[in-house]
This record gives sequence, C-alpha cells and structure tokens, in this order.
Amino acid sequence: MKKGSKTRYNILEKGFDLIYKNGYQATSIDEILATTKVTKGAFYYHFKTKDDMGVAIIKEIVKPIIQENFIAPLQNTSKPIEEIYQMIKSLLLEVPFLKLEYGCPVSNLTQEMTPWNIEFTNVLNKLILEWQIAIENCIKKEVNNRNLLNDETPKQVAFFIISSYWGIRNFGKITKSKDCYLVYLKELKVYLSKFF
Amino acid sequence: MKKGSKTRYNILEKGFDLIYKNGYQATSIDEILATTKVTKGAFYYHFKTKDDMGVAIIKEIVKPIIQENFIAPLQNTSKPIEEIYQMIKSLLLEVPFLKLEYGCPVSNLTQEMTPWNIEFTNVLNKLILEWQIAIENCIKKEVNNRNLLNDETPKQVAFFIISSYWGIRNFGKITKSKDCYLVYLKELKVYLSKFF
DNA sequence: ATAAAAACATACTAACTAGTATGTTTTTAT
DNA sequence: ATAAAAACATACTAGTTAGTATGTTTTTAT
Repeated sequence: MKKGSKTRYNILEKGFDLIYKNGYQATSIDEILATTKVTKGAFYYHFKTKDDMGVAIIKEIVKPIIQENFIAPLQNTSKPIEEIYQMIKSLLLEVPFLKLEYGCPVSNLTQEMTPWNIEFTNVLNKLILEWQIAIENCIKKEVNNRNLLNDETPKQVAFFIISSYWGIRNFGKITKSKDCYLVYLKELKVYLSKFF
Repeated sequence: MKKGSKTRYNILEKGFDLIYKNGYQATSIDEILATTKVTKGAFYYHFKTKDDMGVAIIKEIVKPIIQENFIAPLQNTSKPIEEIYQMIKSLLLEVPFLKLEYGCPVSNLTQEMTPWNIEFTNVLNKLILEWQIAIENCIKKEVNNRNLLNDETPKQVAFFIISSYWGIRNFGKITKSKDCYLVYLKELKVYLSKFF
C-alpha cells in the first residue's frame, strides 16, 4: 500500500470509530486529525470536504463490514432461517466491533443524515437494499426447501427482521444493557419458528 | 396562560418541530429564535441552556404525545392485541404530526443523544419504559382473557413490537415511501396472529 | 541525479455557535 | 399610581467549525 493510501485509510478507519461512537455531526475534523496524527493539509489532500470523507467511510469501511458480517453468513447455508437467527445473535452478542452503547452504524447514520444529506442517503440506501435482498433470498431458500407457499412472505419477513434488529440496537443504546438483546433473541426465535 | 408561559411554550413547540425534522445538534438556537420571533434575551430568561430546553421539550411536548398516542389507546380496550395493531397502523399512516421523512421522535433523540448526554438519556429512558409497560400490560390482558400460559412472553413481545416499530420508522426515513409501512404492517398482523 | 508529481505541514479565515452583559419594557400586586 | 418583579431586547464575546492559502517535504519515474 502506498504511503498516501495508508494515511487515507487511517483517516477512514479512525473516522469511522469516532463517528460510530459519537455521531457524524458531533465528530469534528480536528478531532479526527488529533487521533490520527494527520495534519489538515494531508486531510484535505485526500478528501474534498468532510462529507466527502463521510461518504468514503460508508463505501470503504461500512460496506465491507456489512458484506462480511451481515450478508456473507447468509450465503451458501443449508439452514437459512436458522442461519439468520445465528447471525443476528452473533451481531448482537459476539461481533467485537459492534458495541452495545453505539448501536448499529448503518441505523445511526440513516437516522442522523437522512434529513439533510442526500448523498449519504443514497449510499446508505443501496447498502441497506443489499442486506434486505440477502435476507429475502435466504428466506426464499427456506421456503423452497420446505415447499411452503406464499410469495409475499419473504419481503415482509425481511422487513420485519431488519426493523426489529435496528430497533433493538436503539433499545440497547438507551438501556445500556445486553439483557434486552437476550429478551429480543428469545422472541426472534419464537417468531422465526413459524417456518418450521 | 400568562404571557411568559406562552412564549416559553411557543419555543418548546417550534423547537420540537425543528428538532424532530432536523435533529437536535443540527437545530441552532438562532434558528429557533428566527422561527418563533423570540429574542435571545427572552430565550435565556426561560431556559438556562440549550440542553435545558431540550429536556423540557421531552418532558412537556414529547411525553404528552406518547401518553396520548402511544399509551392511552391501549388502555381500557377489550381486544388488546387487535388494539396494538390498530395503534401501530394509525401511528404509521394516520397520526398527522408523525412524518415519514422524520421518523420517530423518541427513536431519533435516543439515537442522537445517548452517546453524549446523560440527562436526555434518563428522561427518554423513563418515557420508553412507560410505553413498554403499557404494551406489556396490554399483552397480559389478552393472555388472561384467553387463559394462555407463558409468563415470559409479554415482555418479549413488547420488546419485539417496540423494536420493529422503531426500525420500520428508520426504514421509512431512508426509503421515503410509506410502502415499507404497508409491508411491515402485513407482517406485524401475521406476527400478532399467534395470539389467536 | 533530477524534475515532476504526490503527499504533507502550518497558519490563517470567515461563518457559526452557545451563552453573557446590560439595559428596557411590560405586567402584577398593593 | 407606584414599586417590584417578570419578561423581553440588543449588542457583544469566546470558542469552535469547516475549509483555504501557501508553503515544504517526500516519493516516483526517467
């Protein structure tokens, strides 16, 4: 990796950490510079504006996270619904860089940026759609495996799962206790059991 | 109402509108002053700080909204589960001051403030707990009516409903289309049908 | 080795922000 | 009517913010 690219990537990584923790607006460029030991000149050599960096963070940091942790586990599985449950459980309780107090990065950014930044909105929208489709396909696989009917169900169920996941992440942020995850997971299991 | 109280309440109302629309940090005091035609002197006569106003908005504007629209409908109903569905449907599609693009005020504030303001967190936590209890009690009523067993279920179900509601509000913010509400409501109905 | 380009460093600016200092007007109680 | 308190108005300040201007250093290709 070239030196310049290294600096750039460092900004993206540390920037993501700070934004995930404190929010986009609450994270100043100066703060990012302080934690990365990068100077302002270097920063603006790599990014035109703060928003330019924000979009790059989504594309180059958040997107791979989603790919690896939210989408990949669902592919090539023989027990699709069971896999969905295990993935959600793992996201809530095991994945180390997703923190109780910080919530879900995608949900956070959606919440904060949607009102006033259309570029963020578009990039996030694409990302979310990919996750949605992955879940939908996963459900379809289970439906096919078991010769269940009802074509409308997969989309509905995907919406329900995504929504409940985002919501419980918010719940976790405010209660600051993983207990709510455990309660949620119990009910998620009950909910998904309708496929069996 | 005294003149002073009127000014104060006006600030709270317009302040809520702006914060609900744009977020807390993105809403400046100057912006609130401009839309209320109140001067800075008057503002700081009524509120010690911006955060003081923020907390007052939650206590005096958001809380009544929750009481009237999220809790009251669940009380004294003969068909509790059906009532939960109707309430959520009404919140998503009918209640005029809740807007697709703006999401859920409580969820928004939770998301944004939790990382750095403990006072907001506490006030919001109480508010959310009240809603949670109301839903739980509603479910318990249905369980009693039908002599169903399983003591753990009501809390789980309440968590699931709240989470899914918050999540779909987030979904609405990014897709900017009520279609996702309709899909969600279909699945919510399916989910709740387990009680029948 | 050297010239060009890439990468970085420093000092500055203009706009905005929450909050204050200090004064005036309006309301209220007597 | 008048004094006190409540309510409001204006001008200002100190700190922060994103972004710029202008330079220097480092890397790369020849």
